[in-house]
Amino acid sequence: MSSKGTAEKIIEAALHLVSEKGYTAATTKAIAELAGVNEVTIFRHFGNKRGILKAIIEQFSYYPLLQQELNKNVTWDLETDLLNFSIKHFNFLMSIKDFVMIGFKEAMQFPEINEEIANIPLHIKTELIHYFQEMHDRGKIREIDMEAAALSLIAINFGHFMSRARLGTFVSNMPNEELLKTSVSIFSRGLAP
Amino acid sequence: MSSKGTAEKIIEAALHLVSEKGYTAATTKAIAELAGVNEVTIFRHFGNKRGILKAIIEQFSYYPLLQQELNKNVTWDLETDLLNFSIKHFNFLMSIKDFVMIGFKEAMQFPEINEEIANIPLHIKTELIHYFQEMHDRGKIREIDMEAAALSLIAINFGHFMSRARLGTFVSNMPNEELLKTSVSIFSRGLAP
DNA sequence: CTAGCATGTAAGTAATTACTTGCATGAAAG
DNA sequence: CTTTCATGCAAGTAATTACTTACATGCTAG
Repeated sequence: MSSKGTAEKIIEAALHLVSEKGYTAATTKAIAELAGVNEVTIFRHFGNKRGILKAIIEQFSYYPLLQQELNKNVTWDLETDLLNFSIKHFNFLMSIKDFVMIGFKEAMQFPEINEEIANIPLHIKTELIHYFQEMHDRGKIREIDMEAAALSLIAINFGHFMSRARLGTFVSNMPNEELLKTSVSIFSRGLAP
Repeated sequence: MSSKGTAEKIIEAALHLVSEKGYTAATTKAIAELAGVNEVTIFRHFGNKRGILKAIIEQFSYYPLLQQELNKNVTWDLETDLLNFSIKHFNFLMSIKDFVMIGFKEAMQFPEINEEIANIPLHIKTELIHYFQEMHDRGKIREIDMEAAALSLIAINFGHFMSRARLGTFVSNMPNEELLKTSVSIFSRGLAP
């Protein structure tokens, strides 16, 4: 419960509250309360309210977490690889859910967060295109616009993520893996020659 | 420029500001300014700040706009119908972009908006499943989990919408129709027997 | 012309919010 | 034992915000 633990508690509370209510509505008083810390402690640690989010941005560098996973276990079997990718992509988004939500809500006030979020699909797109190109050269994918294909797969996974993260089981209570399995089954068959 | 016009200007300004900055950060002063109206006028029309959003919710009943379009022009050719659907779905979401963004940002403070937004995919899912079922009976779709297929198509379109609505051409500058055409081409081929 | 109605203007209020300051406390380190 | 350091606590401040009240103005319908 030293200094480090306190700062972390504040960051966690802020991450949760800001992602839920937005930056302006998440008051320092409420953040302090949720963190189980006196309000003054927030200012002693981070200077001002923006400082909390600034610390969050600096502390987390999310994308590398996903990138190093993606290139693992490539089998060059289309459906196997895409399912593997989709599950990782989906779980990655779920793991940074609060961060993504803040990025969406506070794009104006914190362009840095928004930019970091926006870069994720951009990076993934590049890697997917490479993969699709290689698969095409191996004769395992038909002639198609690779960029559009990559964007579509990203869109599916992101759509599933948003549905689950925001609406829970309201739209469907199908298990995530089953849903991804079917969507990848359709998608990979649609890509096959 | 009678009473009706004034209320509409206020609603438009609120829709824009709240979707951009969030409910709390969109002050009545700023809304009045953007609407080109005195701040007091807001309270005379809507009682209090929540009243503006309440009026927005009551005024707009979005889904019917889409529903009556969806059942038109069914050709029972898979790719044609899915492309037609996807374009309508995408454009519909674009047309209520501000409303969707508010639903996402203010799910806590305005559960009614969130509920209305959440109902859209639910309704669409039901209709898509019916369509897929009929297509299956006609032997034009392979044996597959219809619910997962419907959810996946919705997810693709929603994902594309989010990408364009939030990130513009940051991830890709491919024209919308071209993107949808490819994604539907993949999807419908993946569904074929 | 006049009566009514929507709006603008000015001024103010109570509550909230981010942030500060001064002091007390308690635990760990030398 | 004593110093240090992180934190709690109490009180306060300046700014902002939602909202009110009272009065002036102008347009429109009868």
